Amino acid sequence: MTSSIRRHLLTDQAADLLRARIASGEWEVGAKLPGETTLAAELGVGRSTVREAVRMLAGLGMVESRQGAGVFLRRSSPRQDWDRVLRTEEIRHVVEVRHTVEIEAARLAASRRDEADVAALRRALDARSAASGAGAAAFVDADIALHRAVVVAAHNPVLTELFETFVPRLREAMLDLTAALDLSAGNEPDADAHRLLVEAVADGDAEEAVRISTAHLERLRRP
Amino acid sequence: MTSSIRRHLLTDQAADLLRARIASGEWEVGAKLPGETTLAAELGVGRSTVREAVRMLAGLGMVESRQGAGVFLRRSSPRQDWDRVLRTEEIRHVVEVRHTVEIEAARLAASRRDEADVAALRRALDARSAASGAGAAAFVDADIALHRAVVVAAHNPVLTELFETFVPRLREAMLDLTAALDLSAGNEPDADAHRLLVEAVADGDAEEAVRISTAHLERLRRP
DNA sequence: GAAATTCACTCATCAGACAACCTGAGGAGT
DNA sequence: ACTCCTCAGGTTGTCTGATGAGTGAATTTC
Repeated sequence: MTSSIRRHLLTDQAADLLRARIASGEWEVGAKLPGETTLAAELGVGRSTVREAVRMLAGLGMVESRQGAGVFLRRSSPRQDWDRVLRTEEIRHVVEVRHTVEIEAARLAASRRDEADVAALRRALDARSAASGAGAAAFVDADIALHRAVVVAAHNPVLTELFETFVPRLREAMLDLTAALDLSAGNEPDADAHRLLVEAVADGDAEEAVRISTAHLERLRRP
Repeated sequence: MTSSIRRHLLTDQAADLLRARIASGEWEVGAKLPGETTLAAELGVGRSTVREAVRMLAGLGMVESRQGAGVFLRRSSPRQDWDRVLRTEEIRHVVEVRHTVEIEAARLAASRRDEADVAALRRALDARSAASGAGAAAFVDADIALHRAVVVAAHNPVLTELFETFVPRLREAMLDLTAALDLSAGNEPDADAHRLLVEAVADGDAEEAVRISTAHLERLRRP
């Protein structure tokens, strides 16, 4: 049995070959790649195959084709696929970075939150309490919603986007955890950390918000 | 001159249309999309156009086509394009998140660094000093290299990847800054913060590393 | 010298044909 | 009753040739 998966789709092979040649530095960033017909001849495939390979690289953000002018190199490495990174790396590393984000989010939220943020936080907190015992998935989603509210209150779109990137992988991991430990039904340790955090943010007490977040993180890190 | 970008490439239009239909929830994740010929008829374009549109979505990680079986939905939203996010959002938000990452990196580095990390840190520190006055680009690169060494010493691949994602955008911003303020030639404020940070990490003093990083950040934030 | 034009090159799109492949249904053999 | 085989229909993969349309530079024209 071949240890490698079926890998004889011409389009994929052509795309891989192009990626390799790009990675080797054959063309400068911004330079024009050979024309479709030339590439087709070089790679020994049809024009449409080359076109589809180019479209794949375009989807990866590596090249850009301009009608009448040619295909141009935009980046010599594919755009980072965070979904893949977050799914490949160990979950503890993901959780570590997540907490990094949330601690700073708590600090910023405490100094920037407005009335709407505070209202949203209180609502999310109540929803989280209500979801206790309503099933693992519901509880996890409510927990994530609360943490999202904190991040949103930090009023930094990049931070928000970063948090959202992490959510899918975190959700999976948390579901595994709650399934294994039965954390959902109120027997959660460190139960009022969340209420304290919300109050610290509402009071604008950045130091306290950071302190609570850090403590909560430490407790989760060493179970 | 058209103020709006060129938007009449059929392939792009087809891809946008498919994205819209996917976003609308017309198909479940994992479901099979209509066949290429069907889609071509529905969209009023040729089959090759549909194929290239599908290839673009495949590059975005949204669909996957299997020969003989069909095209299947993998994700209903495109994979996050951080390059675009970092280039679109305000630079102060990017810098804020960068510091978030680096403060935590300093903390982790102080408790996890090994001899190789410390050696690399000292080397990067010396290189940064040497690059002072060797041109803005050289200095900025040396500065980034030092900060990268700190992040690497944290021994968290996700954190490292995150830092690398931010580097290109940060480099541009820093080049603009040094060009405007002439920070390169030794007249940098807060000159030995970096040396102190390296020593704190080498000593394993996490508190001090965080303190120095935070102070450094505050000074940069309010120029 | 500057503006308009021409022209070669390139990508964009289509239609048609055939190959490779997957899936499910139904038949052959046990 | 069960397994295995075969086959047919549908689907994607690939190639080819033709035509449309945009770009950019050389060329012509004024």
